Amino acid sequence: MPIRTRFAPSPTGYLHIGGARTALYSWLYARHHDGQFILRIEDTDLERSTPESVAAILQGMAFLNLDYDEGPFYQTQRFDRYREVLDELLAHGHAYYCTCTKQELADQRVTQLARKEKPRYSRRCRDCHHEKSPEAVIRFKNPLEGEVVVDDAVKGRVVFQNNELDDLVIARSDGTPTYNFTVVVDDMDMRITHVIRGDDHLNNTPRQINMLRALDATPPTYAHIPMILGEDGARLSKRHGAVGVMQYHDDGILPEALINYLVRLGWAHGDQEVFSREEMVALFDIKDVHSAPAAINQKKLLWLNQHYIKTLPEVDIAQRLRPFLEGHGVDVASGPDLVAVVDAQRERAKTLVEMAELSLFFFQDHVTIKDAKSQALLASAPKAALTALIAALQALPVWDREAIHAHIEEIATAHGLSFGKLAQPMRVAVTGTTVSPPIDVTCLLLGRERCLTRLQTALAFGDLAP
RNA sequence: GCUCCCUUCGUCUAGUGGCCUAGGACGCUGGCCUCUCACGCCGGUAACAGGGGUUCGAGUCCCCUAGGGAGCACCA
Repeated sequence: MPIRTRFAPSPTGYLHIGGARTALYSWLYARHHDGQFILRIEDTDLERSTPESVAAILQGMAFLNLDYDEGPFYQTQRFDRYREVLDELLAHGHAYYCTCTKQELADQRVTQLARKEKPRYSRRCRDCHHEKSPEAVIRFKNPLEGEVVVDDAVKGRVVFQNNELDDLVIARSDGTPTYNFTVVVDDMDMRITHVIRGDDHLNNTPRQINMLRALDATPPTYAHIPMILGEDGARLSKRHGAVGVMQYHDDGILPEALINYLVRLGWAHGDQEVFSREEMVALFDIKDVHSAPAAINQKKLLWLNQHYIKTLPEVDIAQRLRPFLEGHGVDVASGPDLVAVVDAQRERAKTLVEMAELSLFFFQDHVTIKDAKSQALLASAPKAALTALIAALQALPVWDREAIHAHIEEIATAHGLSFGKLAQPMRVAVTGTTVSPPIDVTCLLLGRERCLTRLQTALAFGDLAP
């Protein structure tokens, strides 16, 4: 029997980091076993589901390159099927109509809580044989005795007593099915063999297994993975910053890095930190997933991101860098070859956003002096040496790195300066800041014209030292 | 309140009874390299939640306690 896993988000927001990891683990498990990965949109909550959210989830999956073999299936398009199964359950006495009002249920709840009991439905209508009516919901007849054993691939053996479970609503009074029921029907119909999902669903599992049994279906293997915590160890929420997958994209994070980060959050293979797609697929096993919640760590993500910035082909990075530069309104064509820029900057940028910012001066017409420190450096620049340097650079037969470097060195020495004493003011003049790739590389990429213009401008307007 | 889950350095983790005076990674930190910032390299810091058992031997098995978390909807 082929392994079939699924990712089943409800479209009530963007694809967040926790969902992304659940999707990744499901995807990996399916790929590892040469099985199928299915995408299912659980949109039965008509109030909260939106097409924008569906689009955002699809976009997030695409960004992470998590491809699915079937779907997306939409639960709202399967209402006829749910109705059919509902009727079957009703016909076999596994479900019944309940006419208790919301008020009655709420009151019950209050008294149960007051008695320090777990709030659950009293089963008052269980044996009343009510007929279908506009107010009636349908409830599943959960077994009253015995236990349900969940052999969870992550949590291990978990036992639930049936008498802890109540008769849950599987269809609302308007006839629409509820989550716990649609999941059961879909997992059954779609022949899902492994349900990998957040452990907030662990408590739903025994009821789902009971329904599956009532339908004569074999329950799948379940794997409940722990949730992801924020940096502070608290439950992940918007205030933790980038939680939406596409936000990471916007922040200049590479999908390779995010995927690698996510796979190591709750899973490990010895001491290995960096995994290619192929390695992940080959090595991943859901049974090795840690059962404790994990806190995200931005610094480590950034470290991985830089790792991939440094090791992925520079043409590839260049292509991805382009939109970030364009976002600053610069004309990329007016500057040096992007591949060369990437090559020069990849060791000093942790994100594409950072790389774009660090590289803007290559594409702008004028430099602006960024801070007081740079200002001061420029003000105290050795004027005579700079003047001599301009002349020397102007006279260079070929504009190449070695020649530029040699002249800077030669002129610095001639003026009794260390290389740095000349290079730093130069750097400020040419880039506007004290930070850039090696000065020779910076000049080379900037081009002779822009380089000389900027040096001359600095000489003319700066309050330079003699 | 009830049911269920979780607990190794700050963080992610290795560890499946002796290889653990607990390893790796990020971070932090000392140094080297150096035209700046980085990168790289070498070193340092720091943990088995607590208590009882079982065992010749426990981070590893069992129990209890504590602390976190989730679920208990005509949400998913």
